[in-house]
Amino acid sequence: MIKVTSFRDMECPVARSLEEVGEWWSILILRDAFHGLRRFDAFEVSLGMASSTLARRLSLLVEHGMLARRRYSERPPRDEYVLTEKGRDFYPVLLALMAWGNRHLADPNGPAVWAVNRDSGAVIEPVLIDAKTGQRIQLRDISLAPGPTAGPEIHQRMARAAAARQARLAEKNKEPL
Amino acid sequence: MIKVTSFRDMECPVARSLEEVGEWWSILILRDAFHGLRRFDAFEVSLGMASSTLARRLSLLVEHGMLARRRYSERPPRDEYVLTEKGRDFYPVLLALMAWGNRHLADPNGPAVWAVNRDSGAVIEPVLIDAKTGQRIQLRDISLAPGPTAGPEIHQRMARAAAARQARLAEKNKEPL
DNA sequence: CAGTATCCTGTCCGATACTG
DNA sequence: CAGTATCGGACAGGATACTG
Repeated sequence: MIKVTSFRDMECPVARSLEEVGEWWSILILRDAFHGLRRFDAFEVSLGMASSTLARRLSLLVEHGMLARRRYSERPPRDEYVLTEKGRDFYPVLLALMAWGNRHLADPNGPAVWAVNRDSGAVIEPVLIDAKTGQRIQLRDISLAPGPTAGPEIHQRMARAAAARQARLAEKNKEPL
Repeated sequence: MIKVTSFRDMECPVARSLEEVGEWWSILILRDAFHGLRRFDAFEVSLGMASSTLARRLSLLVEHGMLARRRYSERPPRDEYVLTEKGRDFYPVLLALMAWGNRHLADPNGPAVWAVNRDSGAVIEPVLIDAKTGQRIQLRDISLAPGPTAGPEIHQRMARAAAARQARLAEKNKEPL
């Protein structure tokens, strides 16, 4: 992420999440961590990236609490990088991203990777539902709303979005069909 | 995305998705598009970014088929940017990202934005389930597996991941508890 | 092996100026 | 209004060399 503008001070949770993750490489590191990788050289081989870059990304992920550094050998001193709760909780994003890629970017003959049930081996098709109601989340059924800590930035964004939708409605009424 | 290494040629759907999206700004543009924004100046005001940068990001999104350019006025010629099916289908990623941010990055007093049911206004808590079985997707219940078009890159990744997990198991057996 | 230190390059982005 | 053209700066990432 180029730091000319930081997303950190934005109120929007999407922007803050992006800032927290850091860069694209970080997401692939997390992917490998979900695969079970923990050691520096394992990441290095898997990702094929420069070791200096890997060290930087790993440190950032640790700093942001997505990974924890854990010593697994005293002599010589050796650390491994394990997912924290916060890091583990990121997997829905990874799965959603993978599912989208498989739907829109994959080879016509099918994806190169997919998620399967660990026991049965059955292919999993991830979709979002609302935990409260159990209903599938359809784009047309939801909207975004200010939460309890919404400040002026959010309220302005909502107002502008509403205005844009309103303008389209007015446009349609003027010239029906 | 810095083009020193491109993720395009990677087989992994996560990597390809990242490459397709382009840069962080693109995700925020998509967020605003979901809000209903369509016009250049609306995006510009909302995102507070340089118009030159916005034009570049918008063009890339159009090029990648996430947005479509549509003429809405002939004289003077004016275009708007609307989500395509592929772009609309990206919303689970946005929602997952927002939900994660709200769980881990938000103010203790609650989020600044959340998704609500359009009719009832009830707050939505997005979770992933498997469309096939209806079961909630828990991290421990799933694993990644090569799909029909997996090439050597994927198979190697799987093998390395398995080896890493195997090594940890062996370690534990040597020194139980 | 598990990194750190340093230098270099590419490019994303912002600022500014300009056009129909 | 809806962009395009051009410029300069900041930083991610690569390469290489080095350390315990």
